Amino acid sequence: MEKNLVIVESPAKAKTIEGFLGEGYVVKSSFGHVRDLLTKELSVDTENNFDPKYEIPADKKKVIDELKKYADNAETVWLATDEDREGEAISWHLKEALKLDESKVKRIVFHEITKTAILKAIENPRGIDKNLVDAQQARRVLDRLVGYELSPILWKKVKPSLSAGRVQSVAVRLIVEREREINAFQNESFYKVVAEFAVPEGDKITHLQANLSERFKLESEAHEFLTKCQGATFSIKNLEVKPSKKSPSAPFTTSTLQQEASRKLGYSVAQTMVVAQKLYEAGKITYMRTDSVNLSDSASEAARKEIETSYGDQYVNIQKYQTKSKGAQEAHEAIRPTYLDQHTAGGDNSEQRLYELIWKRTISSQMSDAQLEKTVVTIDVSAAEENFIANGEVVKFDGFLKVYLESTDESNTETIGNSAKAEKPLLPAVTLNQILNLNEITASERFTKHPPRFTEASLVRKLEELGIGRPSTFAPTISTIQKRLYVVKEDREGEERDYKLLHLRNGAIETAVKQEITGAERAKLFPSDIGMVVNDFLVEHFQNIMDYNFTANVELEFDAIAQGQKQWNKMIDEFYGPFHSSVKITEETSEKASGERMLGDDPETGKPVITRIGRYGPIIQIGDRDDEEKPRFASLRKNQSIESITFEEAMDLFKLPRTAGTYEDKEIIAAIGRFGPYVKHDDKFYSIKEDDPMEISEERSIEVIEAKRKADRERVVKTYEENKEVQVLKGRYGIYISIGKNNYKIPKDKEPRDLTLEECLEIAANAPAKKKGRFTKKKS
DNA sequence: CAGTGAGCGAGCTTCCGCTTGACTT
Repeated sequence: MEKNLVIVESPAKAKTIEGFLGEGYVVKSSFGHVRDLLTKELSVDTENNFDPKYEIPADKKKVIDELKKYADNAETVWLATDEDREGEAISWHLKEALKLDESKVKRIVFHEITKTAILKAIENPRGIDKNLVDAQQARRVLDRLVGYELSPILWKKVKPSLSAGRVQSVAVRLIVEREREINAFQNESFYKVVAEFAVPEGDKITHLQANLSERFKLESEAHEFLTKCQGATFSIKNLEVKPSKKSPSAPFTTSTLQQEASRKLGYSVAQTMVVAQKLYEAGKITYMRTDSVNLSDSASEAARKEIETSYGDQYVNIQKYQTKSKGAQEAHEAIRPTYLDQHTAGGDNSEQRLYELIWKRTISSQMSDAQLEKTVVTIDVSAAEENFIANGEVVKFDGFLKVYLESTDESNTETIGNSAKAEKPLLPAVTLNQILNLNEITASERFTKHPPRFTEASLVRKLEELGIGRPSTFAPTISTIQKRLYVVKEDREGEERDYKLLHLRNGAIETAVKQEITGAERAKLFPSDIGMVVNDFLVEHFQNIMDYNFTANVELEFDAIAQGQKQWNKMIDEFYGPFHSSVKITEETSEKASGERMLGDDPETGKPVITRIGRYGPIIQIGDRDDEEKPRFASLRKNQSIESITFEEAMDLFKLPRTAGTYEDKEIIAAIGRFGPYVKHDDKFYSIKEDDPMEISEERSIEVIEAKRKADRERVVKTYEENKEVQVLKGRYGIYISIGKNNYKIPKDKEPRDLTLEECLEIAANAPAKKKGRFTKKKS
């Protein structure tokens, strides 16, 4: 056994560091936190100074056992967890869980995984910072109290199994409020006027495009302007040329990597993290959960060399970036390639693409600004007050643009070519007072746009901006709010809309009406009905927690604890008093929340028509629950919401089920069920995807039925005359055995096509009982 | 798999942050 045990958080890091330290040192990993509050109970003694009850979770017992063996045999245990609040707490929990003697424990920290940094750390050990640990305990206990007191209120007042928390509930709030802004948005139309002039250049003619400085509210105004332009003279009134520059973006943090991978590569935030994890484990990149934009000196030096060799001295601009995000703890470096001289990473295609992105971002961050020349040409219209303006941009020195340009949410189509060019057009050479020949002027009707819906990545950006959540939780938080069905990530088809066009061409004005698609969305986050109801409930009763500044406010208090200026349990006490009493009051006095909304009266019976969340989702209800006659119910369709459904749309839902026709002497019924629209024939169900159950014809229904019958025949690999219940079928995950309602996996050494009935039954009999794991859904 | 919308009320659900495997269909 080695004399020195070093414990870090990540096993990949342990491996690297062991290489630096050599003989006498063994480096092991804690795999993150090693103790936590019990999951089944509050585990915080609210009567007794908020004393937390910690345990070693089942999946950490092995880790602790192994660490203990090494620790007991070591002279010194070096706790080398991350230098932030959580890392300090991990060190303290390790000391407690391993029952380490104070005298043999040394706490060390480093921000970069380089030999010099590690050796320097070893020379400068310190003790565990108990104040910082206490700040973490306050964070942990606060989150537990909020999560475990709010969630049960939701079970009681809204629906079982729901959840609420400091981070997730605010994330949902952002999406709900954005959706309402969009619903309330009234677009306004205006007329944008663009002129195209012909400019002779040598013996060629080039075009100069210019926008009118004013927009017109009304078609009549646009028309009036075009009339003035008939026979007007257009001349260059002013020419302005001014230098400008563009600067590169800072190296990647978790959040900016997620945003760029989403915009440039179309990855979800979870996907980005999975791919980055693989690159990290392969030693290709530095740690991927970080809020720091800092590069180590050796990395900057490597970047300098790389830029000098590939592009030349004038492209080098080594610089340090300052983090802008609230609450950044900077325990790691920025995300960068481990070796900048490696331009590719190997691995699969998704890893290569992400690596290339990280490489370019890192290199470009150490490159010079791009020098631009902006040109503004003002064109006078003799018969009108307004001017046309043409903008041009010329890149005088490309600098970092040679490698990489950050995308914006608006232009997510940009690709990462080798040279990311600025987009503005080049202008033809013109001189002051030059008279221009008009080709045409177009006035087109445009519309103001509602604020954009969130993507996963833009939500992460917003959360980070508010200081809510940490690099390790951005992706899981986004998954949680979708798993709870508060939010859905969806595509939406756009709608066609008309817009007007006015052309001035050859001295005549023509008008036309054209069509365009508007409102199409791809992979955007939409709040569900339950998401909105839960949000409104929480906002009404727990304003403090739902405030966008709540996290930032408590962070200030955690800082005070870390500075030793405040006791952690005192801080929690001050929070818990008012919080717990609002929990109690809400529990006792608040109504059940179902988002109920009155839509009108049923014309046939005069009974009220309401919409609300029912036991199985959003519904329309005609009639009162207390009426003698039972109310009628209908489920809302996908894309309909209790918040926006109209009376007419609601009444349409009662037109189902309907008879769509007959086939083989049996009726075809079209309806919508638990799993979406279907047609039913001879007691069998056939899902319909493209067709509308309200419209589907007899002919189309028969097509659907026949298509399903054909697919079913093709699914069957083998059947047995003696026992019709047993079948060998081909499914999504390969070939399997189906007996009644149960399915069984076929062992690898058996050829599915040769299975006998006896073998099938044997496999079924020997199949392990179904495990009730985390991933299996339990029956209700 | 696809009617429902509540009725006894057992026994369950839930947080955030730090880390990776070991799982399944």
